[in-house]
Amino acid sequence: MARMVAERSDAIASLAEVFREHGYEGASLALIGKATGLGKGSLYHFFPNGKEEMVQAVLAEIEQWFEDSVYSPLRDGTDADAAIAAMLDETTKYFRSGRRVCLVGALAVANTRDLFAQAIRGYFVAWVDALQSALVRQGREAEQARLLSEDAVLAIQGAIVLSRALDDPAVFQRAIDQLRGRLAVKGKTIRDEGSAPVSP
Amino acid sequence: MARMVAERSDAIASLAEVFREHGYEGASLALIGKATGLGKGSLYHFFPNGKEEMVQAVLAEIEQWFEDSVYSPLRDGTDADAAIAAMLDETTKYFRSGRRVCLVGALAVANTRDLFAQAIRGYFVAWVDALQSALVRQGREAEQARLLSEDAVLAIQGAIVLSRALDDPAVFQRAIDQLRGRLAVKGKTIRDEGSAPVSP
DNA sequence: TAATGTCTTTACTGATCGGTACAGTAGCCC
DNA sequence: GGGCTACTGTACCGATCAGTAAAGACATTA
Repeated sequence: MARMVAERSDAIASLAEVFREHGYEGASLALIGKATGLGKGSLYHFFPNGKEEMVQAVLAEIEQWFEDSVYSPLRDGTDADAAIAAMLDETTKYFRSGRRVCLVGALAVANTRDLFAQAIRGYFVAWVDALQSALVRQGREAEQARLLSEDAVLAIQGAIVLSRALDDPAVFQRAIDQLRGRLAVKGKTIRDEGSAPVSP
Repeated sequence: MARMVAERSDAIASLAEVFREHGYEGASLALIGKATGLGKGSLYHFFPNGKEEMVQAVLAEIEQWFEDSVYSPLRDGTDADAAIAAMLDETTKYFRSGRRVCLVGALAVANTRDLFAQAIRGYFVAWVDALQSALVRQGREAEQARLLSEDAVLAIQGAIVLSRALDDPAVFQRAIDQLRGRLAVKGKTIRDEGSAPVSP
């Protein structure tokens, strides 16, 4: 019985899910084996450095997905406003309205942070930079765009935490809607409770 | 050799720190013993139900601290604006500008969430409710105050995540400053990049 | 068909896990 | 002084941990 999972990459989606659900320490090789359908032998064949390499592979795939689906449109999209709206939509889908944890964020607050510091940092730096770029293309000043971008990324992470804590996806939705207003082009599309940036 | 730590409560601060630093699963009894200076015998004498009871005790103490230092002033303070400013100051100190993790938030995104669901939920519900109360006393409409309150609590959690991910306490500070503007009384103290609620 | 390289299974290691049992020891009350 | 209770250290439990080793099974190539 061999070659049931031909590609190492086939396992990465399952790995991501099991690490999201159980964390780095909580995801035992037994759980990982069950989730991927792979025995220890196969796991160590594909990932000779064990769990650490598995997480690094998962983080690389996550980064790639965000690069393609979120960062790249934010940086290069002709319509900055549309790219920002798409970011919020994709993010909502990806995190399942807060029901799904952000693995990168979860690793950042865990004691394993140092092990994956570079990947964690890279993920967030790229996100903030890409969003800032879109905000600048909207016509905002660079410094203000940076603050707003940081604020938006941070709000998404906080929304995941709070909506899980309250077990209420509506909290996540409201946070995204709030962002939709705050990230809209200056002076237009201001929602009644929204907060438009005020130019000096 | 007995009675070296007279009170069970003496251990709780150490317990809180070790759970913050290593998480629920990561905090082994060996680590806990080292952190508290207590052997397994003493630990199980004070907390017969093991780690779970230790965490519950820590959560209860955290809730109490926030109740006294943050929620109660927000609910009952004569000067709502001052209570909000105090909340931001106390929060910054407590979380050490993002260098210290929020245990409740960390548990909320871990797989152990269900074990402590009630305590986690209680912590955040109380926070949002208390802040909303202060915002209403500022003269805001209830619904709007609720949204803004949720948004602020969520931003603090997100600020911890992002500032740890980027290993930069300034990120946390900026987020708190941003909140200082957004939570100020309508129409005054609006910072240039801030976002004041717009009354209908 | 034979050899090769790629996977997979199985059995195993030593360490550590959370938790228990229990014999003690120190302080307190009488 | 003699119990009594409160606490502590140690030895131990079975389970599980991450990781290793090696032989077997299959597909591909020759």
